[in-house]
Amino acid sequence: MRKKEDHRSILRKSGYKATPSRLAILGVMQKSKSPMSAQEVIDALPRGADLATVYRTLKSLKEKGIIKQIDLRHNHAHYELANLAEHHHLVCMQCGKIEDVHHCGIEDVQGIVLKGSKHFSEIKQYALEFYGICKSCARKNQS
Amino acid sequence: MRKKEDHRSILRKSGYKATPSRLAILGVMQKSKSPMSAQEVIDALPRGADLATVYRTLKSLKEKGIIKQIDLRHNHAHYELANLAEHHHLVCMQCGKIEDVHHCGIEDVQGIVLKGSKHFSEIKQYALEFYGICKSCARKNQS
DNA sequence: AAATTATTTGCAAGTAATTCGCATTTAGAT
DNA sequence: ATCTAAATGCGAATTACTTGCAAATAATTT
Repeated sequence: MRKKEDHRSILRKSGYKATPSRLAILGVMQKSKSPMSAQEVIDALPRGADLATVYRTLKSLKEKGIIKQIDLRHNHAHYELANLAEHHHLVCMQCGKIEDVHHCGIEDVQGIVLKGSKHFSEIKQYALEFYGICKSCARKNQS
Repeated sequence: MRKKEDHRSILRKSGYKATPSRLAILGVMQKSKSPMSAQEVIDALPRGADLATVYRTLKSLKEKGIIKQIDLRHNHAHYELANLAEHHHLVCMQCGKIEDVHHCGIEDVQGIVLKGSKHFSEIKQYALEFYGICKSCARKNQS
């Protein structure tokens, strides 16, 4: 398993020190199947971590594009590793359930949007999330 | 000008009382050319308003789908009227400038996504925002 | 392998965004 | 005009996140 080494070199390549906290945070995010909030990251760390450290780390990782910020409309930010296959999220507006979306029929949106823009010269990221009702909640609502 | 009446009936149709605050908030949002934060709404209200009332109103309006929450990654929520022509936003990661995007080449994403989903039975909204650098910031960065 | 130094961490305190509890007011039904 | 559930205003509370600073440490230099 090369994961530890990979994370170490990802950090070093971005000019960060490969500290235990950072490696642990990346490890936890790698394992997670869905975007994590700062609190979820802490809870998932076997030996815990200081809140401030986690926030600082997430900020740094985001600045270098190692992780992406995801908006699930939960009143706090979520993050996931940036090197995952491109995908988006389906979020249940009632229970918060998340499903990954891999095929949504869009292609080169960024190119098209940039071409049509008056004031922008570069698009670095885009976010596409869907909000709806999951089947389980829909069922509950019937009764 | 039928606006006042429209807002009144929009509220009543959702089961809300058409109070002066709510009408004022809807009026202000109607005038705004970009998504507004709670604070921006207050600042735009000629006779001000209580912070809690504005937050409560925004929450209610959002629950009924009268306004949409928009994530500009500014560390607080933004909202805009839901009955605008479908569009998305281009956000400058440096200065926060916002440009509306009307044509992005996507069609029936919701349908496609829903068809491919295991756990969801309904998509109510989706958010598509682009984050990049505006020309003016790009120019500044050169010097 | 020890010394050095710029980063990073942990803690506590601070700030920003949003929510809540409750007494008072008010929109709209009767 | 009266009544009542819903809405408001106020302050306090909570949540999410940030900051300052002294102590610790990763990685470089010797």
